[in-house]
Amino acid sequence: MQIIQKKEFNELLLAWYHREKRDLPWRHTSNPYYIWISEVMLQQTRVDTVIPYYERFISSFPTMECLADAEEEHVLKHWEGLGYYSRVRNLQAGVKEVVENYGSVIPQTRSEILNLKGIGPYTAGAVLSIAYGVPEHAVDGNVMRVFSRLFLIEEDIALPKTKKIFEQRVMEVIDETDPSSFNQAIMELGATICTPKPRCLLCPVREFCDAFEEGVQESLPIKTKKMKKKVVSIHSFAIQEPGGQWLLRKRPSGGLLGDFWEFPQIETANQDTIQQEMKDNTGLILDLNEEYVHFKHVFSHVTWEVTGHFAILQDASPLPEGYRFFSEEELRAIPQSKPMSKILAALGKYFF
DNA sequence: AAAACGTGGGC
DNA sequence: TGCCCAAGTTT
Repeated sequence: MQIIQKKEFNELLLAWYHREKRDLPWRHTSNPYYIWISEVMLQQTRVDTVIPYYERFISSFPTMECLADAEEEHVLKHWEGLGYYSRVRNLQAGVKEVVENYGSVIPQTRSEILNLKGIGPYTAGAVLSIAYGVPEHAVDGNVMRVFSRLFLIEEDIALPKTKKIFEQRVMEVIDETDPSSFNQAIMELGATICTPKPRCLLCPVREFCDAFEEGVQESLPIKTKKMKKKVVSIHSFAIQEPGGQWLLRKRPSGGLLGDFWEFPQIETANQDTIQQEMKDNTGLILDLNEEYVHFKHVFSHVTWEVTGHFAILQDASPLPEGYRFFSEEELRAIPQSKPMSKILAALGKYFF
């Protein structure tokens, strides 16, 4: 597409967008805080998945002050099952910054908003354009797919430096009169028409598409680097006190499922030494009973093969740091990762 | 620059 | 089933 055709392109694109756009909850608000929440939830996450979380979240935390003042565990409970939990911790931290340092008004320049926790180049542009009408690029996976085809860009979109090419191109084409609709329209096009398997016959801007003209739309964008994920064996132990309480431990901060509570577990390849390893690592001496569950859980970069054992705690010595007993009621009240909820579901057949 | 970071849906 | 993908950010 030639830059000279920008006006015609935007007329067709925006007319299509206003005609065909999906009716989504965050398109009914102009509250920048709500736009921010929706953008964070939508990071690497499908629209259909996000909708119920979004509704519940803004209902429970209707203002930035509400979110800033909330207990982190309460906030996490609203994110339970959505994944990438650092997103919501960063969101709350960012909101606290805005409440404390900006008088509860989200800053309206790229350099300022980029300093907020959890706001990167994409979310900065999305909030600025959608909430404030600022003509800023918001380049996500959709935009790179759509633009790689429109302009026949064959750079590898897996490389970080490639994004600059797209950001620059967006700034050349963006509609200055309605940057919000422009950015959303490109993403909407990528989500519904210019999909990995494109439906070009439905595309409102097909006539501007260099890849369509060349017949190479199916092979764009170019994306390399797909790494095989590690598989690790996890042995998890369901340990119940005579009083009925369950022993859990808090996962280390910062890493996978950081700070989430889980049943005590070890990562090992060796079935025969798990008791010894538990003793070496935690000091807990266990008698193992039957295995009550087996499942595989696939994360983004690692796969857990989980075996759940019933176990008895032999030693009455003090619990290690980060370990404590939970009643069934307390168990339900804390945020649960997916692997945790799978284990609980299996235990439920015996106990709950 | 590359790896870590969750989960669910589609083919 | 297994791999790719989905409105990315942080380290």
